[in-house]
Order: sequence, then C-alpha cells, then structure tokens
Amino acid sequence: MIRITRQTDYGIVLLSHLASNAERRYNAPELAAEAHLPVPMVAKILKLLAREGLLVSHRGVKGGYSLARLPETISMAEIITALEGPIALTECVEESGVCAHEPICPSRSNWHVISRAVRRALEGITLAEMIHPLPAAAKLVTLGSGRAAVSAPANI
Amino acid sequence: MIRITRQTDYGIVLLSHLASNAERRYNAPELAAEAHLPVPMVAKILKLLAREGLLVSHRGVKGGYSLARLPETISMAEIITALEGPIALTECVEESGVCAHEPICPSRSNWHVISRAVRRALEGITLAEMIHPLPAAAKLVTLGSGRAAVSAPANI
DNA sequence: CGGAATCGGTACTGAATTGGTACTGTTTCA
DNA sequence: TGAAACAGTACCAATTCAGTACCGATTCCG
Repeated sequence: MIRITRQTDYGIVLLSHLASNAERRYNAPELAAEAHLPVPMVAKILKLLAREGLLVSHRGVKGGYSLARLPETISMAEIITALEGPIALTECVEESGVCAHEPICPSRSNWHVISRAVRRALEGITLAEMIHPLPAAAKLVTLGSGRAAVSAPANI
Repeated sequence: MIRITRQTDYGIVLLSHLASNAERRYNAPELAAEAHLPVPMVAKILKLLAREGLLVSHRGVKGGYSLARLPETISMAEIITALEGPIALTECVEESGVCAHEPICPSRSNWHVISRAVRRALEGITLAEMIHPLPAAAKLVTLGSGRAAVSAPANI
C-alpha cells in the first residue's frame, strides 16, 4: 500500500551509499557501478537531488557529488519530497477557497490528518539510521533481501 | 510525496460517509449522490471493500452496503491496504532467498524500517477519527477544502 | 589555451498503471 | 416472476513512469 516510485527507491539507495562513504566524492558512473543501478537513471537522480539541495555537485573533470549535510540531519521525508516532487496537494489546496461550495469537503479535509501522520513518521527516520546496522527491534521485520536492478517500486 | 490512488481517496470518503450514518444502509447510487462521486466508480469501490471484508453487502431489491465493523476498529492502514491491493512488496520479498547474491541488498533492506514507520502511522488513525470534528491540534493543518469530484490523487 | 571529463537541462519514447465504462450473471424481495 | 441490487470480469483511453538521448556549461589538466 502507498507506492513510492522506483526513482525514489533508487535515490534512497544512492544517498545511503554516499552517506556510508561520506569522505569520498562520487561521480555518476562510479555510484551506478557500486549500487548496481543503471547509469543514466543514476545521473538523472543525482541531478535532481543536487537541484533540491540534498547533494552538492562539483563540475569539471574531477567533479562529482557529495552530501550537502550530515546524514543525521537528512530525513526520509526530505528525500522523498525532493524526488517525488511537490506535485501539489490536489488542486483544492492550491487555491484555498476555490470549492467552498462543495459540502462534502469537510469530511475530506481530514486527509490532512493522514498526511501529517505519514509525514511525521518519515521525518523521524534519518539517512544515518538507514546505513547503520539495524537496531535489534527493527531486525525482526527484515525478512528478505531486495534485488536492486530488477526490483519493482516498493509498496509500503 | 507518496501517492495514494484516486480510488483509495474515494474509498475513504465513502467509508467516512457510511461511518457517519452508521444506522442507514446505502446502495451504490445513493452513496454516489451524497458523496458527489461518479456512480460506476462508487459501485466498483464498494464491491472491492465488501470483498475485502470492510463492508457487508446485502443483495436483492432492498440491498445495499453497511460497515462490517465499528468505525473505531477500522484503521486507515486497513482501508488503504484493501484498496491499493497487496501488490507484493517488490519481487525480492516474495521469494526470500532469490537474490542473496546481490551485495547492495543490505542497504536496501532498511526499506522495511520505513515501511513499518508509515504503516504504524496509518494504523494509528481510525475511521472514527476521520468523521469527528477535528481535535484542535489537527485543525491547524486543515488549510483548505477539497473538491471531491475533480481532485487529483492526494499526495501526502 | 584547448581538449576532455563531468554536471545541468530538456525533450522524447515505450510500457505500465490508473481511471473509468460496459456487460453479464446472481441473489433477493414483492 | 420480474425488478432491483450486488458480483465479477473484461475492456479502453489517458496519464504517469522508467529509461534514453542530446546539447550546453563548467572545470581541470596537460
């Protein structure tokens, strides 16, 4: 339930990799190779992450990418928002008063409650927590391993 | 970020409506009219919800749908799972050992941490909470109203 | 100073998913 | 027995997504 695009999936893998080798500067092909992901996709995603301010890019011959901040300060919520895009919270929210004439809206506005709950959950997980060996509690849920290059979009 | 299909969106609106008029039995056209949603879609969604056990259906001339349980005992997680379908948590998870040869998987298995966090958040919200006037805290986030029939899929 | 490596942006295509519709069967009630 | 309602399935159009390609801008290094 609740889907995340493969692009975001890849993005988190890439950021995790960068976070666990924070001293190094990676370029796109290197990262792609080490993460076993297709190079063009990786390049595309890195561009996005740089534009969104999660990575800093260095151009030129010895260029590459590195994390813009410490992994402890980057939340899953940020990453997902950066990659999924801020595609507006349905038109109704963009212009606040647009559809006040619809009487069912009140029941629907509770969507915000759900949004908040999920966002909170995602804000509570940092990139740093993704690269450390899992704490004991979480290990119970770690059922299987995933195959990067072929895996379908993750369904939460 | 994180998208929910319009079908699920509609489903939650319909269930909320049913929950706030628990004594009544609705058929598909009635519900569609009151929720301002397209009839065929409503019919389709109700079938689904009935099959998933969230609604009980009554066939025949005076048939219709009603909630299978008290709104307090139905969580958002259940609803979303019912409507989004259990479309497998990526192939890798279906068969646990399939891709143990991929060394990046460890970093990816932390997806389960995210999954759990989101699921927990959604399990913590019941249908009953969706129909009560919002508690003060939540009201701060209720920015605008949504237009049912035209709204795009909600992005959390 | 010039070439090579690398990021930055955009535009395009094929495939998968979603939203929506239609039709046919089954059950129940009057 | 006929009409009303649910049940199931199959189908189509439109959007979205994954992936690719191309060209420009920037930096390093010989």
